[in-house]
Amino acid sequence: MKEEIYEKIISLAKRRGFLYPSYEIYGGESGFYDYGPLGTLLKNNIENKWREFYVIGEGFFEISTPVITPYDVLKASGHVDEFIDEIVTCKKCGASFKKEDVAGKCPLCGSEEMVEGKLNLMFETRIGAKKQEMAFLRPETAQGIFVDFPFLYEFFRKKMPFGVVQIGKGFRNEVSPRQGIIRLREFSMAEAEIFFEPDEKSHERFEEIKKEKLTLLTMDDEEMVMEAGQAVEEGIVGSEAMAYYLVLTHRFLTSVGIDKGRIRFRQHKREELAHYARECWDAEIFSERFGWVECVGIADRSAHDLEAHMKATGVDMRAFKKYDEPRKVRRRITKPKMNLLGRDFRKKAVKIAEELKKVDVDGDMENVTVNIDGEEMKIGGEYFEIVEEEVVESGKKFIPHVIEPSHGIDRIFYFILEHNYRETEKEGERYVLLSLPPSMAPIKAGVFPLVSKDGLPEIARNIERILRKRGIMAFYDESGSIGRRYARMDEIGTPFCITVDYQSKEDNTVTIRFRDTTEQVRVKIEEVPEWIEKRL
RNA sequence: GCGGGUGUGGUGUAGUUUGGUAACACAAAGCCCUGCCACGGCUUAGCCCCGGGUUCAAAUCCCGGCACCCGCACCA
Repeated sequence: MKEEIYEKIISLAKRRGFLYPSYEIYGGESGFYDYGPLGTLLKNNIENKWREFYVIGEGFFEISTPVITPYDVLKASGHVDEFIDEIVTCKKCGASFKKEDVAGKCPLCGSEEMVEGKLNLMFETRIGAKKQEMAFLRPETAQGIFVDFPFLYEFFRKKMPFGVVQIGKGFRNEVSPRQGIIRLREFSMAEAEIFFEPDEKSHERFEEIKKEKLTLLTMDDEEMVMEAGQAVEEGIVGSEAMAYYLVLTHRFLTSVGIDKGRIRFRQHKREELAHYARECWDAEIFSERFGWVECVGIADRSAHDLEAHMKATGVDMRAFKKYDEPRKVRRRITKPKMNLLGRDFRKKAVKIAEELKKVDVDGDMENVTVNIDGEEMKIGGEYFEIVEEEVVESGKKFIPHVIEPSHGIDRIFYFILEHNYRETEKEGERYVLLSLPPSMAPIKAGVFPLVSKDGLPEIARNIERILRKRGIMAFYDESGSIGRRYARMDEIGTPFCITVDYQSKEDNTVTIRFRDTTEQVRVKIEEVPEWIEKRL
């Protein structure tokens, strides 16, 4: 079964409307998948559960920003330069290869005229018909949040820490997308960016989670099961905040139906850290088919992104923290001697003086180099004096640090199917059921008349209607034998089946059957919606 | 991107060696039957990945493309 589990799930997913290969009637396109009717319901359930955790549970706010991202934004963030593969192209025949695969000669035509180039993993596009501004489809949703930081900081009334989330599509033009839905060129991600004061990465709800045990695989390839609190104490996990989001991620994954015995957190080694990350833990999920696969990346991005955007635009991305008490600070500053500067530098004197004031005083300085209109100038010590002064500071400015849990929705989607796929024998036949958590199931209740006559269908249809009115996804079915209808619902993970029988006509009750045990209970029709709501 | 393999109803397969009316099971739709777990009866619809070539004739042979699978490489 191990080898075929993927095939079985993809086959089930296609047959029952969870997933379709995109553009299949045109031969298909590698790296793209469609979510079918049931798949879309399940995916929405995952995303809504994620919102329950991050928006409701954590008090973060969700925003929505464009997929198309101007060149300058991703240049500043480092993606234009860092998000690349090195390639070489043959001048003679035009073929391209990865640089490390080629030893000077073109493998196809033998030509030695090879041009080095870079293949960026981002999809390029253009904005506007005339101007043709260069742009990309975003490789992550995060940048949309970072560039809105000044608005968001204002929105949160300048209180730190705060979190902003986004669920949306990201795009990476993978060189060779294999593994179906595990490696897509267009994929859904749910990202949270939590802004902290630097070095204040404690977490106010750390107490709630510090006893929770996590499986950790550290940078040094040591695997251990450890309480979150201890991991922070021992310096294995860098901050309380990081540990908090590891636990939160673990809770989220198990609540959507990932088997808790098949989750571990693997720390990135230094050389594999993305260009923006200082510490990163991946939540990996074990797959019979693919082994351990990264599904959530939890990265400490430090001040990287805000700093980069501040540098590129000049917009102040700093936050301000007021001290409890204003502090008197003694500091040493340079005090320009204007009379000498004016005498010797004339018109430039004012600018030089401004630059001099910005210089950090470090010991006794004999001279200071300043940059005036692009010109480096060495200003001798005779032009300024160093004085000690006392100033009152009411607070400090800083560029916030960011911790980012980033969830790959499509991978989680697949692993939910894999972890909940159950196969048994029923009278010699293969019998399949999806043991999804009820809250994830695309359809919550099947509603059947035991036989399609004697007024039973009418009663059943009415129950279906009532459930739908209450916002419960229900599905009416009267075709085939009752066993067949149960089987159809089991295969798509429907947790409850409601059957109207002859007794229903007498006492207004129905049976409710449980997917995983096939046990039945009898419930009054009027109580059915509430009965189901309680169990979702 | 390289090497190997595969591509037949919705799904899973047979047929390809040796070119000649494409088969089976399950699933699906309709009607009947039916007092609770896919297993009754009748009926229906639906398939040779795409393009080119060889041939009287191609699912079958050849070439190209695409997709999927395995390995290598790559990627977070």
